[in-house]
Amino acid sequence: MRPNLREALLRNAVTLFSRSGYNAVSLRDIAKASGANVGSLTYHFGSKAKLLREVYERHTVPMNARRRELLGEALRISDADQRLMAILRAYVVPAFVSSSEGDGGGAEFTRMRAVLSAEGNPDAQAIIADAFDETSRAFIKALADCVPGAPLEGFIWRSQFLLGSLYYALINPDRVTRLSSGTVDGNDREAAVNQIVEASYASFRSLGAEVGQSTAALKYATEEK
Amino acid sequence: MRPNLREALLRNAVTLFSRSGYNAVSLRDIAKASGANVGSLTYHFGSKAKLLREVYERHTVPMNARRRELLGEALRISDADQRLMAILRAYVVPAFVSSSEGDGGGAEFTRMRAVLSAEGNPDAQAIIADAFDETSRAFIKALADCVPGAPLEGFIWRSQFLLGSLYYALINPDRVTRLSSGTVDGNDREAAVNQIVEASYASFRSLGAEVGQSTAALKYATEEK
DNA sequence: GCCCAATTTGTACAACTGTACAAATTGGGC
DNA sequence: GCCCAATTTGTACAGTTGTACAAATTGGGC
Repeated sequence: MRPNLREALLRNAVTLFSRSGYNAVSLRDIAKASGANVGSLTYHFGSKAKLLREVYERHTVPMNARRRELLGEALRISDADQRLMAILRAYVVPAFVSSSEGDGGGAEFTRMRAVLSAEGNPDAQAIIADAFDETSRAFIKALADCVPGAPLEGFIWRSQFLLGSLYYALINPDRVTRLSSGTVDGNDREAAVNQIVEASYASFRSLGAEVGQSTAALKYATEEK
Repeated sequence: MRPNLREALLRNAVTLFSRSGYNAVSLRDIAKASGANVGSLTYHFGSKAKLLREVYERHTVPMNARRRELLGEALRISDADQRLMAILRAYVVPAFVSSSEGDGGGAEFTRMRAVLSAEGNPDAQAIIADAFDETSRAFIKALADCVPGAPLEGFIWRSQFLLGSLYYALINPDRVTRLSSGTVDGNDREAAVNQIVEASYASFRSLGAEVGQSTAALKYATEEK
């Protein structure tokens, strides 16, 4: 009996899946990375799809719990703009930071989610939908309350962009480094979190200013259809 | 001799790759979709990697050409805000709209790029870096000129988020439909383009208001509305 | 020390992969 | 009508995949 082979297998699965996707990683790759045999995977998890499901559930629960916890704190802020900012941080931070000490880390799992959602793996897609939409809805509602009177459609789309930004920052951090000729470190996750939060803060907040000054450019956009 | 089997193979390759990624699609899948034999693929392209490269080059050139064309038009706008908006459209629109009539369509190719970049395929990664960074740099420079005095770092990150938003909107449009309980159609690409442009317009424009404060909320708190 | 269930290993299997290449087919130029 | 190069097909190959299952190993309870 190994110390806890099962845990090691799960950890290495996240790492490898997040690096190369679901299809490109074989059960033998995971076994080899864990210093174990292929059979141990079928023994512990039954199938590759069930392994994936187990990985998901292992990280999903604490991450969403943390998000809701931080969301609760954020909702106690009375100032709408500061609350908006806090809500955004409550959504983004748990995706980048390790949720429970010692696991693979939130960023690695989030990156895995990003890769799997792109791959269009049917198993993953179903699990994502089940596990995350409820939380996303709660956040959208909270965000919408910060900018009263704005159309819901804008919040839905911007929450989509927020997730896409988050995913791509984890998938392709080197592009940031490359584009800046090394000036900016794309792998600096603290900077990434701050930039994402600030950028989406501006995009959400602008939903409220639909009828005001400097709408000239906005008009330009909607006219040109 | 077939009408133009070669073209059909390329078209179907984009479609299938964009749907399930590079690894999950076999040459036999592509051949079958084209009503042809596996051997025709090795004959025309030599290998799977070379096929991918050919697909890339086929779409990359006209898409970037279109982007630069629209960028040139945008740069003739004197008003900084309207120019900012036009530059963003010049970047986003060619990614969604078919570049040359009759090909697979810009959105399908862009979606393929998104999936491949997530999969971390080495071939694709190299091609992306070669082909797109130069154009991206030109856009970042143009954007930065619209918001003078703002730190370059912010433009780099926001261009990353713009690309991530764009990708994710194409990868997972159904999430938008689902989150809105069917009210918003995530597959409405015209709406997606407008939303992306408006959201990133706000995020880029907000860079100008920065005066060294760490968070926008703090800045807002100390400002007068 | 022995037992027995839990675990781990080893191996076999059919299906599928990308690639290679000989054979068959095609169709325009003469 | 025939030729010949271009194209398409068919098939074979070695390697990898997920899964199944018998055999070997482990280690705590007695």
